[in-house]
Amino acid sequence: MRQASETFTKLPADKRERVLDAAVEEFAEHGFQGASMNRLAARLAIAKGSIFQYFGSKEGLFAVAFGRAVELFKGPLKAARERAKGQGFFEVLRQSLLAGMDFIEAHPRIHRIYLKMLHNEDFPLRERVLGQVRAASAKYFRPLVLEGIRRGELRTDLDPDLAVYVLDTLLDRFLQSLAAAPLDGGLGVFGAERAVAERRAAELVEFLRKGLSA
Amino acid sequence: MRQASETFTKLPADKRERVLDAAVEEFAEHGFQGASMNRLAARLAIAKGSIFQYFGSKEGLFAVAFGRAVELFKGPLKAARERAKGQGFFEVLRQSLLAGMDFIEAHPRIHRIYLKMLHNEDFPLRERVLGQVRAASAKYFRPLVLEGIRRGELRTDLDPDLAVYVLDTLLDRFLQSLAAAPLDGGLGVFGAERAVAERRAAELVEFLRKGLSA
DNA sequence: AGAGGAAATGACCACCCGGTCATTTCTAGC
DNA sequence: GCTAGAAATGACCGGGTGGTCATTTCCTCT
Repeated sequence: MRQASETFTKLPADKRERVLDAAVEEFAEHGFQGASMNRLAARLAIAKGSIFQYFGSKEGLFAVAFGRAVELFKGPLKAARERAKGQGFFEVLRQSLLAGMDFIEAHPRIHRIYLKMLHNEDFPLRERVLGQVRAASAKYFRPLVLEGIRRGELRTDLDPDLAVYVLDTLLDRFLQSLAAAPLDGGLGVFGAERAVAERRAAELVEFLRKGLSA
Repeated sequence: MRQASETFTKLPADKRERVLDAAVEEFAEHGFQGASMNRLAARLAIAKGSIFQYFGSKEGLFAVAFGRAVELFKGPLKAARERAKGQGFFEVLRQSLLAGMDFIEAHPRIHRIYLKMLHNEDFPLRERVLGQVRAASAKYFRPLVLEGIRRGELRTDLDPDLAVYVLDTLLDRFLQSLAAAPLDGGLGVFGAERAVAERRAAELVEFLRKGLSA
């Protein structure tokens, strides 16, 4: 079941949200395999049978809960792309980092699920979701790079594939550093003030601009 | 129990290895929580009771099996540091990527456990292990960066913290791209010929040298 | 108020888990 | 060949799992 049952869709909106929010939280905390339907039912103080009535199975619940979450991503991404138009490459890049920060500030649990999914093969929809994320990233960064080259902002001998890869990698990893202490790596952004993280983001962009060599 | 019991240490070496290898494989495939002692016993065709005789608990088994694995890391790391002496910064960097590739080629299952550990909080020893990895990375890269600056190879206005962070990040993520298809990100190194990956590694180093800007 | 259908319930199921331990099997020294 | 101690064994335990379904509760319409 990839859709919620009619029973669920007819529920009052606030209850629907309460259920899906709790599900996202359960999956974010424990991963897919570790999430417990019993615990979820207890948290919600509703009968376990109802949850299965709504979603058919644990996988079905995950598909619906995470699917709704992914929708949240689409709006801001498109907005960022619009906002970016006409600005310089590196400024767009910096704002992309800030947009990423906004997203995981607004939806930390969705980001946690994504991170757990990265290296945990037992998540349902894993390939589909990760494929979509990658595709969205490429769709976002590739034109940016190509236009940067065309406009003479970027080196003409730059390999676009490699550039997109590096951008994707650093953005993704920077966001991981915000979310997981072991990945902060001396940058000092995990759990830090927003202003500190913003400064680091700007420094990262400058780094990309200049490279390492003297 | 963080040590194997005397019973285990007295076992013939080949059986000891067979048990620890199978354990590493089980944890690499299923994570900590997902690993099954029953399945492991069945794989090994020995009684489950024996495994608990040897290691006391699932955590104990993990500690011993993964602890041995971590030891494998120390030699090559020191060797890489030695070999690197006196060479230019970027050449050392390139060779570090190759050394990383060698490691995950030789011990893919240990690398997989490390990756699962990154965002899965229920692994025993997680903080300790990830802390050690980070410390080792910093100990490796920081002097390299500082000497690069001193010798005039790197920009003098470079923030060493940021540089170490970026190096650590890109190395780590590059190795992830080799190991997990969804993280390849268009680079084309997942499952590719060694030569392809080596070329990409070299390109990545060049990228770091030059940066993005025209 | 009563009837009919939708929704909620939680006892129950088979299965698997990590862990235990009385018993059996093996091995070494005499 | 016998024996003592070490090692291996697997049936068993309490508990948690995802999932089911007969029953009850609730809501709506006449």
